[in-house]
Amino acid sequence: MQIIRICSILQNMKKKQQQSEHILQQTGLKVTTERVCVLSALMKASKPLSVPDVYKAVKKHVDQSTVYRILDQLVESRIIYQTDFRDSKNYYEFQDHHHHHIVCTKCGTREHINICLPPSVEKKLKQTSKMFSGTLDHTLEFFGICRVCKKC
Amino acid sequence: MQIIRICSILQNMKKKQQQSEHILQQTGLKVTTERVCVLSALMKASKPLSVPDVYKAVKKHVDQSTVYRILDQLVESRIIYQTDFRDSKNYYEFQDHHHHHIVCTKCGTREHINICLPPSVEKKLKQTSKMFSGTLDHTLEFFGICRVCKKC
DNA sequence: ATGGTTGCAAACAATTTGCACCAAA
DNA sequence: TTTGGTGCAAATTGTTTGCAACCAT
Repeated sequence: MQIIRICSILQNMKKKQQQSEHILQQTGLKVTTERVCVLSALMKASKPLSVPDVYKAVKKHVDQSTVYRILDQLVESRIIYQTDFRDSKNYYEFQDHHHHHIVCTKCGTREHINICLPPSVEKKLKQTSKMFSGTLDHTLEFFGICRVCKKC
Repeated sequence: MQIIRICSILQNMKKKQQQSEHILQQTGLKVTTERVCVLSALMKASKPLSVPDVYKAVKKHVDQSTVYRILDQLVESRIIYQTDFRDSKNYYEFQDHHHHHIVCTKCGTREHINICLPPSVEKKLKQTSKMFSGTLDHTLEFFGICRVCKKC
């Protein structure tokens, strides 16, 4: 059983790596080991990571400054989602399905929520804005106090 | 004419200051000159300011670390709105009317937009979330490329 | 070949912290 | 007198930059 589990983990790693390569290729970004490494790390995490988090996740095999540069590129290419949880760090997430989060303002716990803007909002935005003709993406995060902290 | 204009500016300053004091009092925060100073600055700006912005706005009469502490308190008391524009700084805004922004990812230009979530979204959030029973507030910011940058 | 990509080291900027002093209840 | 607020200075941490070497296409 143990063997089987390890195999499946290894296969999964392999898979993420191949997926990463494929995505980079599709987007027209050069497929470098560093980019694959960073993107795979985000896929594996399946939750938002800060730059220091990513740096640890790739076991420092990719330089910090390179991590910053790659994350910027991935955001610009719209491969990953960038957001902020009010703790003075930028967060990055690979999203299979577009979603947002709710964050506890006491303890920082985050929950993944499958909620998004209704299309009417973006439509209204287009009609309203003077300086913008369209929009690329958005950040939407909710803040509250989780049940655990509420008890204290 | 010039005199009249200056008078109206001074009156306005006075007014913001009184408003600030009133708000702090209502909230139960001690009314200190530093807090009034910071809150008035945000009111006058009527756009989101970063901490360095606020620090400049109060002409360094309030210490940086105090500015940080006060802004945190004002956010926690829900007097001001905290958000992020993807430039690695926190932004703070006093909002007469709740609203959000759209930001140019090239030049950073920001536009104020009178759009918000429909009530149905928060309702769905309450039904969906496991770890949270309610929500205090949210950030919602749009990103795109402004008309000027689009031409380049 | 060559233009984009990376590592390294240093610089920079934002944010946090500990402590002494001060002010209001 | 006690509690909380502020200033100061230093430390910490996140982020950016310039340049030489390197590598995918």
